[in-house]
Amino acid sequence: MLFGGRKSEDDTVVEMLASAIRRDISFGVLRPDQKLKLADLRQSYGGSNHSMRETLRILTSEGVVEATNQRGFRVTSATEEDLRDILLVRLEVEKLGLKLSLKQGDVAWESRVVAALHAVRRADALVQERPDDVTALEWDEACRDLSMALMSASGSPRLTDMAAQFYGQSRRFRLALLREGRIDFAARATRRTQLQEAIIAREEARAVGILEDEIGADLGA
Amino acid sequence: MLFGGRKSEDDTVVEMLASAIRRDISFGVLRPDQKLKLADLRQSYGGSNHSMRETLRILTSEGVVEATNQRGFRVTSATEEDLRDILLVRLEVEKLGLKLSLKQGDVAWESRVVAALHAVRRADALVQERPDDVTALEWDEACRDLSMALMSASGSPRLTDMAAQFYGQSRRFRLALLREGRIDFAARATRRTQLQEAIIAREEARAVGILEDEIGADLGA
DNA sequence: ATTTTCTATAATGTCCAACATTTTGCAAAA
DNA sequence: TTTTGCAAAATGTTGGACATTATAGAAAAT
Repeated sequence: MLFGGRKSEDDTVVEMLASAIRRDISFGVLRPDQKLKLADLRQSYGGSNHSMRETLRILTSEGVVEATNQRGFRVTSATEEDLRDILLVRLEVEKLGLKLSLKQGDVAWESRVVAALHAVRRADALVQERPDDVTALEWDEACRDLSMALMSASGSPRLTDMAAQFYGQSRRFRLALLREGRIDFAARATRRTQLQEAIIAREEARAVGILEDEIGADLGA
Repeated sequence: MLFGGRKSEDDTVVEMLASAIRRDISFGVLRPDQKLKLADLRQSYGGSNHSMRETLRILTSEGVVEATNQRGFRVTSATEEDLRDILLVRLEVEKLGLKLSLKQGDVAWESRVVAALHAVRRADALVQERPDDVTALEWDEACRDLSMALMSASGSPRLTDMAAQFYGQSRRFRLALLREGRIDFAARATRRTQLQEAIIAREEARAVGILEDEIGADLGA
């Protein structure tokens, strides 16, 4: 294998390949609808036929790659319509998760949310002052962690998995917005403040409303 | 390859293996939490190392098999808690899909639903009069088609995919209920009649209520 | 009894080869 | 010029042999 990631974090070759390709799809190095020829991929990322196919199967199950019988793999398309669909589902899933967490979450949950909000604050600041690929990924990761934290007291592992999956599918679009300078950081800061209040006060309607705004902002409209 | 399915329907070897193993998991031949050793599986179902791993990856993405790094695959566990979680998500997804379909569906959609309801009626009758594995699968398939038909005007491919996935995860439990004679066919018949009325009248609250009962029945409580 | 070490088993990864399908390029026909 | 059909090339799919690495359970040592 040649490059793409550290063997220490990514246990197996397949995982290393998966995170490298996943990242390149996130950043648009591998473009939507692009055909993923096994030979080319092996050339770029290394790995055997076997490993690469397994890698693509994994990415297929994450929804960022699509497989067609006898016709190989391609990067999942990324149209305006796709974005709408992804965000529709993401919103519904995260809304439900948040509602369940609000009902069942204890102080530890609140703490996790507050911590995640803080991390997002820092990531927002960092990505504005030094915008490169590394900080962009860290920023996105912080946002993801917040979404996950909000659902973490839902008690539904499958709902949480789904949220993670659809967040992953929206990543490409989010990073594109960031790159194009179309993120409203002021609005994000406001929502964070309000979300923290709403959660600690357990005001479901208000918290859900903010979540709607937050995910709606990913539409970039 | 030895046996398990027809090459004509299942395009590739991997798909043939997948449907054979999927079916055996559905019927409990491969039991929850059972370790799936590649060598054993190849012995039983045929296929090469490569094909079998790819098959298991596919089943993993469907949620009926789980993979652990360096420790291979096992049949997804099937506890009471798993069932609750699956049905929670299934209900929410199908509810949303039904609501969207009710808003956007045209006459063609209504026709599909009516057709699917009819097919379920026939399947219910058949499985009661001649209960074997074949009719059981046909019955389950008819129920699945109805769920899919209800969502088919939602306009959200990802929501539909999710519904299909979670339906697949609940199949084992549904077939177990059927085997144990714990399906209330009279109640099902009533719900079908009411559902058809509610849908044609576009009464959302009533239709959603029936869906809740229908999926709730899968709890077997 | 607990911990450590060793070993058999199984998973993971690579290479190579054969075969099937799809796509492509080119020529012939309309 | 466009369309159609066919052959060649590219690509995907499957299989098998084998090397490497990790895990789990047995055996040994404390």
